[in-house]
Amino acid sequence: MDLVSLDIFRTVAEEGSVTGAARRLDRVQSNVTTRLRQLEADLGVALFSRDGRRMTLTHEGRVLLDYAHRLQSLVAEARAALVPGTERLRLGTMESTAASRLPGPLARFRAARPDAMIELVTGATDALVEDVLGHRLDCALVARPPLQLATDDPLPHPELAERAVVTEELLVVGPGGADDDRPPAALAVLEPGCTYRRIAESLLVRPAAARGRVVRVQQLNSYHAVMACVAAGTASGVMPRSVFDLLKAPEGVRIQSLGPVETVLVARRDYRSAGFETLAALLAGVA
Amino acid sequence: MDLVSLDIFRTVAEEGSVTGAARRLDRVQSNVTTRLRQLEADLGVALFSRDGRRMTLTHEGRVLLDYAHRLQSLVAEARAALVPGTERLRLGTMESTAASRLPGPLARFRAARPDAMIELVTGATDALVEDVLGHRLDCALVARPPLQLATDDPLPHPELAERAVVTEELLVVGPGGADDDRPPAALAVLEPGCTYRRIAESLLVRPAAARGRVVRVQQLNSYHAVMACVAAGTASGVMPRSVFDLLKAPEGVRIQSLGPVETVLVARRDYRSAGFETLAALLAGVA
DNA sequence: CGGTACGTTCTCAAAACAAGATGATCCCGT
DNA sequence: ACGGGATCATCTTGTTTTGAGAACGTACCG
Repeated sequence: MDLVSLDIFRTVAEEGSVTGAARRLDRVQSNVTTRLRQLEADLGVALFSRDGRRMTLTHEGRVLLDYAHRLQSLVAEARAALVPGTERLRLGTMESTAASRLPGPLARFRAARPDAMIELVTGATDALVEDVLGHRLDCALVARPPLQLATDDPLPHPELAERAVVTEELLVVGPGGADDDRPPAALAVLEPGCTYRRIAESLLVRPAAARGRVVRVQQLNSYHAVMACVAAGTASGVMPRSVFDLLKAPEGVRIQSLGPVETVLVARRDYRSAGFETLAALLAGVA
Repeated sequence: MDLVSLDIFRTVAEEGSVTGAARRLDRVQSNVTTRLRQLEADLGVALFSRDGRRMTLTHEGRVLLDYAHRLQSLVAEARAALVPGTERLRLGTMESTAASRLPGPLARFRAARPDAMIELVTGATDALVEDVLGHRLDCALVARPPLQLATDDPLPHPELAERAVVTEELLVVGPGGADDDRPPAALAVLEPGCTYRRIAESLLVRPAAARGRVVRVQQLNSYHAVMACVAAGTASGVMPRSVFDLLKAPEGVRIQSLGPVETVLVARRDYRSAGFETLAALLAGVA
C-alpha cells in the first residue's frame, strides 16, 4: 500500500471509472487497472465490484477511501510544515461574500501567511458544499438560511463543521416608481443552488404562486447584472445589504428586507490545517 | 515522499545511525543512505545534521518524524480496518498487574476481538513509559504514585494520556517473629524503575537512612522470589495487596500498608485504535 | 448484429531500486 | 603521530518495478 496506489484508487473511486481516472492522472488506462488490482491483491480485499462495466465501491472500498483521504491530507500537512510555500488552501465562496466581505480578510491572510497559497473558487452554496464533501475544496463560505425556513438546504450536514462568520441582511431591491407593497413581477437572481435565491423563492415566489400570481424568475451571472436589471425596471433583485451597499444603485430603488441570513465557514469535521485556522480566526473578526 | 522512505527515515532517526538502521531494516547501508538523501532532496530540507559521524535530527527532521509516526499508524489502522487479523496492540504491563488484574480482561478481550492480536510485554514503569513514548508500545499499564509523594516519576507526562484503571494498596510484607514496628533491615524489591520500589524507598529506606539506619535493598526478578525471601526471613517484600493475595504467604507474616497507588493505562495522546478502546473499556470495569 | 466503450491481460522498454565495492572521514587506542 | 575500526557518501551493476502500447474479451446500445 503506497501513496501512489492510494491516489490512483481515490481517483478511480471518484470518477467511477478506470478510463476516467487514467485521463485525470495522465496515465495509460492499463496502468490504472494494474495498480488497482495490485492494491486489491496486497490488501486481500476487493475494493470495487465490477458489475458489467460499472465500477462501484465495495464496503471495504468505502472504508479505504476515507483512509486514503486522511492519509493524503496528512501528507500534505507534513509537506506544508516542512517546505514553506507548499501549503495551499482551497477556499470556496459565494459571489456576494467574495465581493463584500472577503477582500479585507484575504489581504490580512496574505500578510500573516505570505507563504500559504489560497485558491479561490466562487459558486453557489449547493455546489460549494458538494465540493467540500467531495474533497475538492478544503472549506467554503456559504449562507445558512434561518432554521425556521425549512428549505432543502445542504446545511447542517453531519460531516461538516460550521463556524459563524457574519450575519447578512437579505434584501429585495425593487425598481423605483410604482410604490406598492405587492411582490415584484419578476425576480432577478443568480444560479440555482444559491441560498439567497432559495430563500427569495420560498418567501416571495411560492406564496405568490399560492395566491395564483406568477413571479417570473430570471437568472443572471453577477450582481452587477442583477442591479442593471433593477435599473432597467425589468425585475427586482435579491442580494445581501453588504453587496447592495457596494453597488451603485440607481436613484429611487425601493428595498425590502427578507431578514437575516448567516454566513458560515464550513469544512469537513476532520479537516485541520494551519492556514485554515488562520483564515477562520481572521474571518471571525469580520464585523 | 513514499511510505517506505518514511519508514527508513524513522528507523535512522531512532537508531541515530545509518548503519544501525540498515541492520534493523535488512538493507545494505548504501541503500539507506541513498533513500535518506532522496527524501531530503524531495523535500528540499536537511533532515539530519551530519556532525562528524553522529547523525542528529534537525528541527525539520523532528517535525517529519512526528508526521512519519502519524502516517504509519494511520496506515496500520487502515489495514486493520480492512483485513481482519491485521490489528495488533502492543501492551506493556507491570509484572504485578500481569499477575493479578490482567488475566480476566485479557480473556474478555480475546472473546470480544478474536481477530486482534495483543502483544504483551512486562517491565518496570520507567521502561514501559519510555517504550510508549518511543512508539515501541501502543499503551501500558503502569503505577502512578500519589501526587504528594514527589518522586522523580515519569508521570504525568505531557505527551501521554492516562486512564485510571484500579487502585492498589501497596504493602510491606515482613517475616513473622519479632513483632516490632521498626523499618525492616532489608527490602526485597524488583528492578529499578519500578514505581512500587521507588515508593518503598522513598517511604522506608530514605527516612531510615536519615536517622542513620541503613536498610539494605535486595533486587529480585519476580514476586515469587520476593515472597521466598520473606519466608526465609531474609527481607521484607514490597508488593500490592492483589499480588499478596495471590501468593501463598508463609504463616505469621506481618503486613504493613504503604497506602494506595493508582494503576493507570497510558498511551500517547494522539493514539487511537479500535482494539485500544475495547481494552480500555474492559480495564475500566476492573473492580 | 455490428459498433462502441470499457476493463483486463500481455509484452517490452524505461525507470527505480538494492546490493556490493570503493573512497573519504572521524574517533580511539597505542 | 599512526593505524585499526567504524561511519557515511558515491559509483557501478544487476534486478525489480513500473508504465506505455497493443491485443483481447465483454457488456451495452442502437
